[in-house]
Amino acid sequence: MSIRTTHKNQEHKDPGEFEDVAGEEKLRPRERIVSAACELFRTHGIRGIGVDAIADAAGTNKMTLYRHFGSKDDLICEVLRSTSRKAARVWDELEASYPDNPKAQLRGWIAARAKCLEYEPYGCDLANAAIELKEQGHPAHSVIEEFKLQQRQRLADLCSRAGMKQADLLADMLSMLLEGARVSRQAMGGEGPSTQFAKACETTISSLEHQH
Amino acid sequence: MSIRTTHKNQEHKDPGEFEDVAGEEKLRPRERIVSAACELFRTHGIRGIGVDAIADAAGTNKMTLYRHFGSKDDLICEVLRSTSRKAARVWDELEASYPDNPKAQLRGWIAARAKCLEYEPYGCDLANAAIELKEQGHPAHSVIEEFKLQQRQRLADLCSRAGMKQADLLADMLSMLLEGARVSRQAMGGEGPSTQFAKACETTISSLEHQH
DNA sequence: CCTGATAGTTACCGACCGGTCACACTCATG
DNA sequence: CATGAGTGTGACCGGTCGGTAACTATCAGG
Repeated sequence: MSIRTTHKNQEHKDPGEFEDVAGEEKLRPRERIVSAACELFRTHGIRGIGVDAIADAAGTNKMTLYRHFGSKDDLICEVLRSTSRKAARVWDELEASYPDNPKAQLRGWIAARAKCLEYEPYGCDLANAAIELKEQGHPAHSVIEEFKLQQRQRLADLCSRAGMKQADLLADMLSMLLEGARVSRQAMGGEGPSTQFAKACETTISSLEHQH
Repeated sequence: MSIRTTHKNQEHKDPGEFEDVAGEEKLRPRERIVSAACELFRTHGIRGIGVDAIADAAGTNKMTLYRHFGSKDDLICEVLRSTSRKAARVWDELEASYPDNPKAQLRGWIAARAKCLEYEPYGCDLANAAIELKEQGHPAHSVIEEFKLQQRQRLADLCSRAGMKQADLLADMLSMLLEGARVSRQAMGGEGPSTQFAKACETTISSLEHQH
């Protein structure tokens, strides 16, 4: 097995044409594959794209893909984990943007989610994967569930730190509003209920704040 | 065991065993196919099941399926239209249950949706189809969009008739809560935010009712 | 220079996909 | 009895799927 060999493998391919995402030709095959798979899963669906097309888009080939990932299901899990890590980083950045100001962090969260809703027609990759992969026991399900639990917890913590009453209920309501806005966006385009997401969040927050 | 996958005789003179959904042996092939496809799409995903398996589950064969539906895409649209009609009937029944009492109808809507959330792990077939079928221009998309617009309008009308202020905003919020609860249910099982759906609806309603 | 790890290439496999064909069968109606 | 519509049957098509085999090319480190 190959691990930890302090290898500094570098680009040894002729600097020819690379057809897809800019900057990717500097990455190693594994990262390129994950990145290409993520994008293709998003645009074609997980079941809608084949491993050959993924390897092609990553500027490599199927054999290399299968050396890094034992199966397509493995690749799916890895892509989902990568997206999950990216989302955690976004959370970290949000909290760092308004240090010691949880109320501003909450406002920032709403604004950021609303902006994504406006400009990204696809929803949450993890949620979409959960809907697309119905086979129970699929390894992706545990990745998805763990991610969703973590997101929910982070949101509940934020609500709590922001001094909200019934922070858990508020977090669940905001979670549902976001998830619902994303699926509405996919089902009926940019003219549906998703346009009211930010206002819905603010209404919900102030209603739980001023009650009692 | 001698394999008797399909008997030669037609279903009229053979009231014997049919393996799937009860009562279907009385229907004609077309309805059986739609019904079987609906169930299989739900459990395996639209891309996850083949036409042969659908025909098999419907107690018929692929040729008959293709005589009634020109293509799998046609069948998908027909299944979605059928589900859409069924949902419209549920709306009619709800309104008939509490005649001239829109407030009770709204309460009934919340209760019914909460009950479905509890007992049906799958979400909205139309929304799931929108997520699964990414190819733009797919004929299913217009069916889905029309359905979602209609559901949204019915809910907004109900809110308005129930005397709610900002009925459109309320309808969009309830739509997002429902859609989000359904996708949460699929992504994290029965322990997620979907358990708070009814309470979230009530909180939202009373917050819009008492504000000003 | 040799070796071992990584990557690229080509070809291949069996399975299944959506879709079509020709043909036999059944049955209600005339 | 004749007919024609609806259905069942099994073979078949070209294409694609996930996955593998065998071989070659590159390069780092000893």
